[in-house]
Amino acid sequence: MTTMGDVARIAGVSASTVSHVLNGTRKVDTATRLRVEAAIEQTGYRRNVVARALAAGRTHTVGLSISALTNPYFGSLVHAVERALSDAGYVLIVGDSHDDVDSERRVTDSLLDRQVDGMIVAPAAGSERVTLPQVTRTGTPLVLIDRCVDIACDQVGPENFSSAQSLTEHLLDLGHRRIGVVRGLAGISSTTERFDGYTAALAERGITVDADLVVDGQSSTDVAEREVCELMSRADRPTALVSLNNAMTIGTLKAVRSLGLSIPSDVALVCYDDFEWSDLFEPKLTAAAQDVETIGATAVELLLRRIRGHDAEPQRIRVPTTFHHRHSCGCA
Amino acid sequence: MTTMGDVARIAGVSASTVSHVLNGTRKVDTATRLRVEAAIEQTGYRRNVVARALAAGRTHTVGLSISALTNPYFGSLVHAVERALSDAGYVLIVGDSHDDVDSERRVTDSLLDRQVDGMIVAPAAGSERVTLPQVTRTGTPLVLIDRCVDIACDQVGPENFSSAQSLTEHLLDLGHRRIGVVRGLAGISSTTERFDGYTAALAERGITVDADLVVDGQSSTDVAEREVCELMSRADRPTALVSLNNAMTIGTLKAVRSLGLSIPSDVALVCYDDFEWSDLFEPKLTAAAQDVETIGATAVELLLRRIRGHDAEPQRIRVPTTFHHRHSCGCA
DNA sequence: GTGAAAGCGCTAACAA
DNA sequence: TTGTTAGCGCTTTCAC
Repeated sequence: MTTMGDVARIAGVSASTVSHVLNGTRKVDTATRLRVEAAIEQTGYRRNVVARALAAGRTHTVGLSISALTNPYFGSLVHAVERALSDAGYVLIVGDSHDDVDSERRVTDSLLDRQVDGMIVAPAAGSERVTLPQVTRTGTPLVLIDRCVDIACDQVGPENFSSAQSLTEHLLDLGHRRIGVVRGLAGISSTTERFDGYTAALAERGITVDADLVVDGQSSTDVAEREVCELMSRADRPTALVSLNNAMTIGTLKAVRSLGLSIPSDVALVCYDDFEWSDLFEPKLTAAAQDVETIGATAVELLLRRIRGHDAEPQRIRVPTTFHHRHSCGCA
Repeated sequence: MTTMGDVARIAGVSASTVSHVLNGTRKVDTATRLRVEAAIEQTGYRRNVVARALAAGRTHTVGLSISALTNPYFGSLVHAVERALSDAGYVLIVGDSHDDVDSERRVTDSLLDRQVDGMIVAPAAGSERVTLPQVTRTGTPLVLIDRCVDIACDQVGPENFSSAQSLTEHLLDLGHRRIGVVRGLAGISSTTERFDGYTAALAERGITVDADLVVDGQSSTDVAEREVCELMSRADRPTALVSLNNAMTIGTLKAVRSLGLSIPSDVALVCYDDFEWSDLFEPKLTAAAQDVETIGATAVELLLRRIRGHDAEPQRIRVPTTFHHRHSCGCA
């Protein structure tokens, strides 16, 4: 492989001049610059980014720790993050945390070992005790995504509370009083916040949460299907359901279908998270859609700012959701 | 940050001993090893992978060039690849090619600059003229994924031809004779092969392809929707449709729905690619499902073998699809 | 405007 | 069994 030294020799200059031409880091005589450029062209030289990173102390690399790339939501998030980074000349390294602190710790360690310039983490439950302190100790800029945690760093996620609240209120407005809820994975903020939104909506109308109407779907399609099946098999089943994320919505739909119930006549349904096929489904799903693009782009923006040395109070940004009013709620 | 030198000093040994303890590359007296390990423990030392890569000439990094991370299919593929790599101690760098050779070239260049040990590419149309030669010239091990190309390197993708053929035959068996097809992006092998499967099925029954029944969905939901809408608005519209990938299936469904037609009574439908929600949809979709896990794992396996110096005839592996017989085809 | 030279932190001969 | 040393290919001071 051609090295910078080779290019320098061919152009009859020193390696440092080649470096400066490449980086534009100091004035170079036009004639010499041309010679260097010709030598680069001729040899097809490309600089070795690893050596560059070692010498310069910056890798132009950002790590992302996330779970369940299979979930289209996270897939889109990765996509959004990748695009924003690549626009800024950075490259993305992904690791899957499987929503488990130990894997997460392994992923972030590996990212730190690779000297990433910054890190974006969708924290697993327990992350604030294990992974995140470890990351901040190294001084690596860190932005949390999707879920928030009680720790001082930039965080960006969807609006959870008021979105879940609105979804629930909508059912209340339609006259429902026994509203079931499918709750997500314990220990992550989005679960808590969305559930709190549900609770708050009920409270406004003087209804207290009936524990029998709360099922734990653990953010999983299969678990949600099983739990909803059980819930909806009971004689005193709810007249409406709020599903608090996309995977669980699929499980909920499967359960309802397998019981032979129909939506919305037997049970009304509103969902946190939208699908590309939401309005293909019969009935079309009423849902709160996250703005994944904005979440990803914002996270990258905050991170790059930190990488560039910006030093200010950490921010917590909530990106609003969009309410898609369709038919599964039982409206005309 | 602690370096290997610091650890060595604390343990009272040389840096090379520390290196060998870490890598297990030569025998070290138990007592010294213990001292080194203690020093590592005490300092929380982690080795700088960038320096290691520069010195050793291997980065333990694999690059992936892929398009449309948004598509759940590719999301799952990335996931499968990431998992297999991480099991082998490698790390994944992703780049989005946007299914465009120029972006693809930029992505692969950037990956090569980062000295990836190997590369997995889902080639864009035209890749064999631009990107791939560039990669092979560097000697970097390369595996093609999802789409095949006429070039000598390992390739792994789904079974396209016979799967599309079976889907089409199924419609023929049900008595359909005017069968429309929604074809994917031009210039990529999966499109050609799937379309050839459709053609072959018709040919077997002595039917020649009617160009009026072929629409180009360009592997895009929106384009497919528009084109299918047009096709199905015609008086002599087909009685059945074959959609050749997941994105176009969604477009097809939207079009059919917007025209007020029902499946399968007005038009039967079979699809290449399955969805997690395929059997939630009414009618449940008859589809050929790819085995993304196996595709990803196989690609990684082939690549690692090359990285380890395996030198044999390039292989082309086709992973079979699974036929999910449901109701959109019009069967009971 | 340009070059020499000292690292960046590690690996891997080579020596002992 | 262990240490010494010469790089890996680049950036960046410092001196000219």
